[in-house]
Amino acid sequence: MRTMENKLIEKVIEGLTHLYDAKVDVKQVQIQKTRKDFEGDLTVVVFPFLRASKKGPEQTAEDLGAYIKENVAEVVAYNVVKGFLNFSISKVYWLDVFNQIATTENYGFHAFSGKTIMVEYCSPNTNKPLHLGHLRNNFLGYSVANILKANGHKVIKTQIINDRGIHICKSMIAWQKFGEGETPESSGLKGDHLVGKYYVRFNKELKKQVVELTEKIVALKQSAENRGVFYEGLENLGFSAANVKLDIKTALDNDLSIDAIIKDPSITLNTELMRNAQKMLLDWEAGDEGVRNLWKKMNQWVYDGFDVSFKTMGVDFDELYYESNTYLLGKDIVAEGLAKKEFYQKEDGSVWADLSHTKLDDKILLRGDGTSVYMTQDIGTAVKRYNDYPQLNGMVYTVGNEQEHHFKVLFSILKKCEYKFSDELHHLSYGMIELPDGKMKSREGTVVDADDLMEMIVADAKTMTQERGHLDGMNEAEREELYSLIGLGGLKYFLLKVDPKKGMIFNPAESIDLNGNTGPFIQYAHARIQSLLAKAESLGFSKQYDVVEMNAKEQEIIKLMNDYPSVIKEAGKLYSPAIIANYTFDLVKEFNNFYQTVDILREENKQNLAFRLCLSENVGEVIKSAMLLLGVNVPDKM
RNA sequence: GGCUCCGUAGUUCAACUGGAUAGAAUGGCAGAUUUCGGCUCUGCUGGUUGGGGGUUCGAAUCCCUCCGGGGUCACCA
Repeated sequence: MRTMENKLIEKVIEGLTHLYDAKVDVKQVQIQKTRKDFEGDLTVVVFPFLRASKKGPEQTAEDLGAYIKENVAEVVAYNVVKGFLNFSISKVYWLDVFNQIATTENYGFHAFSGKTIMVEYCSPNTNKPLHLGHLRNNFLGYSVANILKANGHKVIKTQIINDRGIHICKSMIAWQKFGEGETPESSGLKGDHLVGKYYVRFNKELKKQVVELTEKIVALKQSAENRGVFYEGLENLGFSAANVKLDIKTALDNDLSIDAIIKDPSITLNTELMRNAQKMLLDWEAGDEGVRNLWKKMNQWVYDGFDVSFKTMGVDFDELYYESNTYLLGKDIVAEGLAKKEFYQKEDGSVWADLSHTKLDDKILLRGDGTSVYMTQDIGTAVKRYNDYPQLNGMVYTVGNEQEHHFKVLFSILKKCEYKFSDELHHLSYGMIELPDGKMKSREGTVVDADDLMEMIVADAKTMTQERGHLDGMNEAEREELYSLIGLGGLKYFLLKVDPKKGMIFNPAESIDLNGNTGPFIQYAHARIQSLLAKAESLGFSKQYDVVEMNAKEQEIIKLMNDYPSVIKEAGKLYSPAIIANYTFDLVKEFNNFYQTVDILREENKQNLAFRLCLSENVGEVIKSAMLLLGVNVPDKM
């Protein structure tokens, strides 16, 4: 328990006063776990006390060690290595710690904090299916929500669904033009994949049109006798001459190659397809019934598809927010802010937030034509959430680190508007995933589809388990469930064991490998413990014990289990499932070591046998509890 | 270019936020156990923590500088 550490801190301060008549602040006293290669359980670093003791580190440690051994009953021995004072704590104490763990319900979880936190994750666009990046996002958000719950907070899981905008219009246009009425039913495609297919189609056709248009411009330039004729020709192609950017002109003057001209953004904007998409966006905003119906229909396909993916992933949400419902509120808030002079307006009518008091640049909130930008909608969403849930004490946004700047700006704007919640917002920023052979780029088609990946991993888990597993007595449905439990468990664990802040390399082959620091390795340990307990029960062994001789391996395990509550606290503080994952791996390694070297069922002393069973059972419970915090299930057999 | 994050065994990651001889996994090599489930365990191998300077009892961690790599600086989402 932490009480031992607190007790030591107290006694160190007391000892320093007693020995040297010196006052030392609590913060100066550092207690840490003794490193493996030294003798002892807890270590005090004495360097900070040298000023007070006016003696060398060894002598100071020696004085303090003697004093504490004398005054703390649980301390049975101490030793000094340089400036480090190592204490050995009595076996009785550790045994007592274990007995408390064994009798605690939900061991490791903290009492209700009185706080409610909203955790946002996933937040997809509705124009294409989820990919590997979304997997990290979903697993991370879901796990952090669990960890915050374990820290005693109430948690509301949510997402913002980006259901409107030019991206979905692109899919809609392509479907209208090329879809021939295709539906998920008619094609057998999952809805999100179907809509994604037309998004890809749009971009493919768009590229063609860009090339065609560029070629026309080049031809026009070559045939035109003078500039006036050329511009007239451009206008016939749909360009308003005034809008043709300066660089297209200079490129035309200097370099007639397609490569040079094609880069100009005005070319893309003037293709037929982009004009159609822009028009559709305006029709959508105007509430055009045909467009709205198509929009609803295709979004619904996507939602149905996402639901299947969420189910496979094992994630869920308590409350959904849709951009189409919040962006107008965002506009209202900006209008209000303008009236209150929190924002300012430029001559062209656009509205801006002045952020010069921070290091950030000013940010546009409404365009000259009054339409909103992404930021506007995010302001609306944040305010709406606090209106809907006035009891909220904080909000966590699980969003990739490429949007760090965006969230800095968002939080600054909310603070400027004096929303009191602006100080309790947290951007849970995570690094990108790269593949062993390079980056995922949607343009180069190297994006890993989430559904495909999950299916592949489960299939591999199936092969692996059929070869080596213990499947006797399981029916077909139970087996299938086990395969997905192992496959997805491995995948989740692989993505969560790395510090979220860091980028990571995802190696599909390695995530299938079931050795080492992996989910299945931990799952296996759990299954083996359950098997052991079942066998013990069938042999009629009791788990009741009274007096036991605890060995060093058992003591190490208890020390690790003792850390679980503070590990949960740390993981919550840092929003980091990785801390839970690495802790669990350490615990499993320690247990496997014990399991391999110490007899359990063959132990002759029945007291020791019972204790070892009880210890194993509780290790199993901590493993299960910790894995569930990651969203990973553990089987009783595998 | 400005701002920002990062660089640790061959590889993938740790290091209690300034503490001891920088640890695991994987790979390679050598072994154990034939059972309480071999998806196990034990050794060995492998490092100038990108380079250089500084701060102090003590630096992978903090500061400066250089090298290398992300991200971001939109009237895109």
